[in-house]
Amino acid sequence: MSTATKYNPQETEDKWYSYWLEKRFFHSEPDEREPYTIVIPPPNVTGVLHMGHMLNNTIQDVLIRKARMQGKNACWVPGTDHASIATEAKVVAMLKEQGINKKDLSREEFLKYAWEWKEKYGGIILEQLKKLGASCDWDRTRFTMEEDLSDAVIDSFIHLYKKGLIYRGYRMVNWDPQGKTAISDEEVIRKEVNSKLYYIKYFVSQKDETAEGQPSTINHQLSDYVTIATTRPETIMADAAIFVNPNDERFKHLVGKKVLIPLINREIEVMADEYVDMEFGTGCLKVTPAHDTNDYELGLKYNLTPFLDILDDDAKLNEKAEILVGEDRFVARKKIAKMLEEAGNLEKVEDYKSQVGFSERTDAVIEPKVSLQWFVKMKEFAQPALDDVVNGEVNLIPNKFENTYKHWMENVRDWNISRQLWWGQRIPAWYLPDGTYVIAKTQEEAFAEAQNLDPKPLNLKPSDLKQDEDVMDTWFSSWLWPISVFDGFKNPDNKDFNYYYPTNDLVTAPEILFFWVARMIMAGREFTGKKPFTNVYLTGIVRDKLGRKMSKSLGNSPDPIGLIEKYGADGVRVGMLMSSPAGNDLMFDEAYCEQGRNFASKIWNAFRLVKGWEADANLANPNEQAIAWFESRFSEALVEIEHNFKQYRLSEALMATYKLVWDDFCAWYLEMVKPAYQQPVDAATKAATVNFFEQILKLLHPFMPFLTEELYHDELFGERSEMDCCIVADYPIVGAVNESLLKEAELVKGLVSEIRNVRNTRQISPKEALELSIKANSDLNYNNWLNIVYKLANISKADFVSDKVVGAASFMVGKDEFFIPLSQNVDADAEKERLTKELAYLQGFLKSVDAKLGNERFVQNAKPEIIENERNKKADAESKIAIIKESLAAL
RNA sequence: GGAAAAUUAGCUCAGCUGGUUCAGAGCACCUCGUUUACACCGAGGGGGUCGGGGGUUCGAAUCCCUCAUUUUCCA
Repeated sequence: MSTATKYNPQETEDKWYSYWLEKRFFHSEPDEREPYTIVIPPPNVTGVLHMGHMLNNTIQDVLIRKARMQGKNACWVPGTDHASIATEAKVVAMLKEQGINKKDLSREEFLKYAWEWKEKYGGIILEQLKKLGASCDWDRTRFTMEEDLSDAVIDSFIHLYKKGLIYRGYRMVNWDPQGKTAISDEEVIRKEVNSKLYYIKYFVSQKDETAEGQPSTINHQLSDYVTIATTRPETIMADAAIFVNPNDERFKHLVGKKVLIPLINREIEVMADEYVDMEFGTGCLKVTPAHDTNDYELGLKYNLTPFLDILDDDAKLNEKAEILVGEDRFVARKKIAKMLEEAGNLEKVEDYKSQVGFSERTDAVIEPKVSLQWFVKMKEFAQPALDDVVNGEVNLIPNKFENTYKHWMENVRDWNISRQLWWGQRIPAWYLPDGTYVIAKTQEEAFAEAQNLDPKPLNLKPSDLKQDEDVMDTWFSSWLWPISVFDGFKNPDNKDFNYYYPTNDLVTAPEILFFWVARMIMAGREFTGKKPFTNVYLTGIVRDKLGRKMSKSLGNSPDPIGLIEKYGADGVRVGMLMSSPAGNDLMFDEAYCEQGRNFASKIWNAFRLVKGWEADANLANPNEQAIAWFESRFSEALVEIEHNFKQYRLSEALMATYKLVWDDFCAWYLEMVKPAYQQPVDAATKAATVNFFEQILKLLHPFMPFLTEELYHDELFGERSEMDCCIVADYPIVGAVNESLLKEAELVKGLVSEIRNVRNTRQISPKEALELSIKANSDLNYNNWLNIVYKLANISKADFVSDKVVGAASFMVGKDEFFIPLSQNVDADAEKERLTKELAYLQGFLKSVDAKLGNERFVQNAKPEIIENERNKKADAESKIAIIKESLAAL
């Protein structure tokens, strides 16, 4: 082992990762042990490792490593997700660079390029995870588009269709004009944007005006035209009606009349419906059923015609618009505003903030569009998935997410699973020439299925059947992930599936609680009758230290691999976990990684100290007290750490470990037992210390796998067989905790601190030995601890006294008084001031305790142990006050 | 516009069903120190009327109401 004063991660990380792989420690096969299973949230094949992955996978690795050390059969299944939209966009972009246009390719040709791309770049992120130390069972790596998983997707589509849970229908969908596909409601991100509200006049059609007489009370101005307010003037050509509220007196006379759409002068009717908000805008609403979700509903309700879709798939106006044909919707908006103004139809334009939907994948503004798509009925799925969470079958951690989960499940809408893309599992619907369809896996099966149609199609050849061009939403494959990675569809009774499923923990981001987590629970219930996992640990979003989301455009995201190179994987893991309570966003700051690196260095140096000890078998052990104390302290800390783990408070488990190692072990224990410079240590102390160190390495391993594995193999611990590794070492178990010993030690530590404080405030060098007089008022036996006090506080001599020592520095620890004679004079005034202050505090404290005890209602209502406690506090305070008063008198 | 959660030291957060000297931790900060594992260090120290205001109670950071601010989810 190197004697460098700093731990060098580069020298150990690759070495141990390869060793673990070589010895197959990550690999799991079903056996008689209890399984502990995690399936990875499959990252996109397009992705590169970002800070969110770092956090997410660090947590999974900590959980899986700990379970492994605790004797469970730990299995962490890795894999990737084919990410239809993102991958297709990448491939299209790549082809464009090569001068190839997607439109010129056949589906098969395109898919060939896509697979090539996937083979080349799709594994990058998994390779990066290895740098972090992720102990996934790489033999089990799966991909959502590989054959078995694709079969599962197709089969489950067919299964659900047959159950009547999938249907095809015209619906308003969220159209992404850039990705040229529909996306689900959940993939639309609403943002507030500054837009404008255009007030447009629609004149009443002249023939209408003359056809009917007007009651005299009507304002003539209004009878000439109506003004509507809209943010989307470019869609007026698709208007089907104007709506007003039936209770709105201003417009009652207009209901039933016809008005003209500006510029194109098409007639539409003024109609009435309660839906219209009289307060909003002008109280008149233009209804454009093909281009607005709410308008679509109104369109259906009143069967409005014509039903004009004036936008192409890339959101340019088409010939149905009559004007501005071929213009992009945003260009058209600007142009039409001008045209309306020139035509005298534009009343005014106001600034307006509105909520606009953006595509999660392409960031394009979503265009509501009516189209024929496949949907999954969600109502039937939602109930069991809701029950699982409400009943605690599935725990959300932290449980504050239950509310939002519940709300979503109770208001769930049908899931649009059609995507107008090629990269993904193709919808197994086959269309006959007449437009009817059958659902089947292959053309042959579809043909057979078609024979059952009523009426039976005549003269149908298999080749007449055309498969749906669309693929399924990627989430329609990821919702099967915990089942399909164990081949639970193809072979539901297989050994792996029976053993590993349901899995234990899932670690993911709250953003995909509905996209993914809820749907996995639904799929689990539907296809296996079981929940897919028990605990869902929801991590926060990694933000920068200013609280901003990390994003490429801001450039505020550090490069994770760069961080690992700078601070070591262990340092970064510690840094990530340090401030990431479950569900809380984490304000990432490199300083946390620095702290992690420093911690690694501290452990490294503590190790160098112990390793340097010469053991002398002839020496007696002077450190029994210290050893007994640390043994108890270790167990006490372990109880706390286990408790934190049980509640998935990983950052607190880490902090408790950190303090145990740094404060208790390094700062106190090692200082208590370490021999004088270049002196040998007794064999018993060395053995006990080496044992403690090994326990500490095991405790640290889930957090800091590389450093601990490196040290674990040092000769200090003797010979190790090739399979004897920290990664599979037995996790420490809780031993006896001697409470009174721990309590005494705290007092002794207090005593040492006080002595150091005496030095510090008086500028006395630590090298100058001091003498100590003890006036023990408690029954603590200081004799047991004197060796430790001598050593830690540089005391040359201690004696017990029954009277106060005059002219010495003095202080109290608990009830006991201590005196340190000093060569320099004690500043009596300062001493007096200090004591007076303390006396005042104690008297105030006593007063409040007395007030409680003097209150009859307190004595009647409070629990007996609380009252007893108050009595103790009173007695304590009284005796301290007496001692201080004596001291003051003596001054 | 509707719903939920949060607000504790400069920063990031603990603080369980109200009651030990309960106001805590880590980092940051200040003073001192190159002592023989470690300056990526050691010793010591200073920081908060627990967002504001009411209320319940013998007793409130903790329970209730209200206001403010922030965040998230939904429309």
